[in-house]
Amino acid sequence: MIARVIVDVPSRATDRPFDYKIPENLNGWVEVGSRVGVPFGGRVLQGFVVGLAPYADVDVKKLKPIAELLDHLPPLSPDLVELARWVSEKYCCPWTTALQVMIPAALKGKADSVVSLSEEEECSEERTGFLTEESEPWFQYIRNNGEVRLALLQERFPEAAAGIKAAIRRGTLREEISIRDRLKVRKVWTVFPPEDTAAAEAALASASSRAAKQQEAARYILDNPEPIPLAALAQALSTTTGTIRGAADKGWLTIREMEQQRDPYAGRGFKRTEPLPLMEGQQTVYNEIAEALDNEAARVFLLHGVTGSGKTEVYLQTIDRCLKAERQAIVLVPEIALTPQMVERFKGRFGDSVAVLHSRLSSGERYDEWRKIREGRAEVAVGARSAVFAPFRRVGLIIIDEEHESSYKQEESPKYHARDVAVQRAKQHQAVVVLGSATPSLESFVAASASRSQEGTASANGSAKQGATLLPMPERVAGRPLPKVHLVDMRDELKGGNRSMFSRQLHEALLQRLERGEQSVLLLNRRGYSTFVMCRSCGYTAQCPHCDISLTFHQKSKALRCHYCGHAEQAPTACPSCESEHIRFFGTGTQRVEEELAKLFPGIRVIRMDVDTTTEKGSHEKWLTMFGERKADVLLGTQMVAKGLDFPYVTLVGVIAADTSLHLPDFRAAEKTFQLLTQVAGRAGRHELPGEVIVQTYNPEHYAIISAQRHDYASFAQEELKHRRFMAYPPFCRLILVTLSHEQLALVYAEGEKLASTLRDLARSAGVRGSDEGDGSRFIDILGPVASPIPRMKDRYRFQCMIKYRGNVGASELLGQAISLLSGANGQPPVTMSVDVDPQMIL
DNA sequence: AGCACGCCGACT
DNA sequence: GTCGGCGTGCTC
Repeated sequence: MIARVIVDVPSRATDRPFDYKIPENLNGWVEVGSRVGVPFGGRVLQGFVVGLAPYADVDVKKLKPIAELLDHLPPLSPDLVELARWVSEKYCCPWTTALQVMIPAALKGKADSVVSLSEEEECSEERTGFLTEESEPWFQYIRNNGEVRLALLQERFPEAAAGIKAAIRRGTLREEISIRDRLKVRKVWTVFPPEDTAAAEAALASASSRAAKQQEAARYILDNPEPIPLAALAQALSTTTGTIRGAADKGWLTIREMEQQRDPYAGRGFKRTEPLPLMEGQQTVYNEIAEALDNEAARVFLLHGVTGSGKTEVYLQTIDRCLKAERQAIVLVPEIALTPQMVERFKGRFGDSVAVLHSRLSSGERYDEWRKIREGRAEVAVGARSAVFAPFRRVGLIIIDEEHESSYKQEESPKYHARDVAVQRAKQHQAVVVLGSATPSLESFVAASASRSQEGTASANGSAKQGATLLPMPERVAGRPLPKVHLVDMRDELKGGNRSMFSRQLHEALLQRLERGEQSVLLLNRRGYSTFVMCRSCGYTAQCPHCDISLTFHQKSKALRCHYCGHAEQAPTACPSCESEHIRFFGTGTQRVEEELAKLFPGIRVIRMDVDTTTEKGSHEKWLTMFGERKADVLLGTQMVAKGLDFPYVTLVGVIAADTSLHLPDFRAAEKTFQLLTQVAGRAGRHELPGEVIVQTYNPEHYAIISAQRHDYASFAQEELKHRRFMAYPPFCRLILVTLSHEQLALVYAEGEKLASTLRDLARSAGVRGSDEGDGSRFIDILGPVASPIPRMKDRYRFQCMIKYRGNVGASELLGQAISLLSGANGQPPVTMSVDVDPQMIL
């Protein structure tokens, strides 16, 4: 058999399988999904086996053999390899890039060289003076140490690089290249019972009163023969590791290094919980999902439940049902919501069979959790976006909580959306997808409405064949009312002479909470909030010299920085343009609010959560714990305070400026604003104390804000869909954005023109209509090229083309073909092209 | 991505 | 006459 291998070179020219012979000794071991090291163009690279074929099918003569197999158990299964191919086509990225996101970073092997003296040289040691290298210090070093890593040799003898290279070429040195994982297996000294228990028992019985602590240690391990980490035992017996090593020397116990399975949640002791009785609303929903699970039907459900309607309990019980059928479950949660409380709920119900995957784990921890899944020791994976690729054998259920969250979209290549990948993966496994949200994305909502009603909104989504099923959960579990939301018109405040960022009503409400000892959450909707530098005399603003964007002022370092390229410079004391000293720096939005709070409410205790204060590992949790312990009166933050928090003493939620995100040049601006407001409103009064929400706005008549105030998703969706249809935006069409960038302006524009015309030609010959006739039928329209919203970034000019289409027109394939046609001999187009597929709801 | 092959300028 | 510039082309 020969193996078809995708090598780890992310370029268009190498984005196809290369064939290799499977050496005799690896016969039967190499499978689809295996990770291998292969010789490729004079070096050894990591690759994935994506297919096996009989010898007869290829020209065997020019084949090289696979150099090595990197894992005993293939890290990927054939269905994941297939899914990777789907991702690569859908999102226009190399196959290897898609394969790479499916495995933990620890397995991203790199080639590593080991050199040693070749055999003849070793034998001829006595032939002193024969070789010119012989007197070289590095030669002696290799002779003394045997096999030496080339990297180490270069480090130790940096000036000898040429000599070493020559020796390898001449054959004096033998070089062996292999792939090494970036993996450090953590080893821990561990205490075991002695080799000879009987002898130890006897020795203990007759031992003198000396070495009492050593005897104690020996006694312990004989009575509790479970291996225990050395440090832990020393601590338990309040002695030192040295003492216990003494006992080991006497043969009373054994100490060995053992590989430790990192368990980031070790020692937390999760309390097991039992399924709660479901309320009527929950039961109906559960029954529908359970039926689909039992029938192994690839169905998609949209669980539209208001905050507090008990979605999580439904998740837990459907997972249980899935596990009983010996299929595994994946739960996706937004990165930000993956809090210890969240994990606790799953570990509490399913114990050790839960694997947790998120970005804050170290690469080793992540690898261990992943391996738990791969080796079948876990049946439930809870994690962020990439957990959709959890290497389960039989996936029965994929739950996506808060499905509307934008964090399900990956910003780097492959720019996939976890929701769309989940639907695809579910098709492979005949699995059920459950999308949960209080404020569903309009894509999902429309897809789910299609099955309910025959109204036009639905049929407009061209390729919705059977659609998704809407499962409404309009009731809150304990019957608690949703909090009252007050809108404050900030224009009236201004008219009334209040120029502060706090309205009188919010000021009053905050004061009240302080007096009562209750807590408040303040949200600064920071999107669109600028932190730029401006001269009040001449209007000068500081711009990045490499990007067409304003520089951002950072209070901490007193520096001006560019968000996009990282350029930093000292903040000026006078205006560089007019030399006026009336130059103002605005700190980050939250900092300004914090300062104003301190001014208005002396002694107020504020926790500020934003990018500046939560970058450190664990800081996020730390602040929330502090707030939970009522060590602060106010939790002030951006988006991140809107999600998943649940504190009993929070009775006030204030939104400083609801509209900052409303007028962004983004067709989803209203949707995002509505979602944010609805979510943050749900943070108040979740327990006995009633909650109140104050929303400050300059647009109190905007439907996104009014609907959020009334907790009315349906009317928001109706209004927003009207706009989307009128403007011909998703979900009434689909979008792919191609951004081209290069140092030379003329070249980017020219390539943009070429791309657009190539695409139009391709579409025409594929027989797809070129414009939207408004009748819901399929079309593909290519817009642009036009300058990007940020026309220059990192000294590169940027243009974009937009592909707007509806129905199954193979847009990604056409784009892939077009890029290939524009590509030169190196397989790459002359300018950089980045493809961004707008999140869809592919059914 | 790397690395080789290949065809034109400034050095021994 | 050679060393080396980086433009095309290939890697099983």
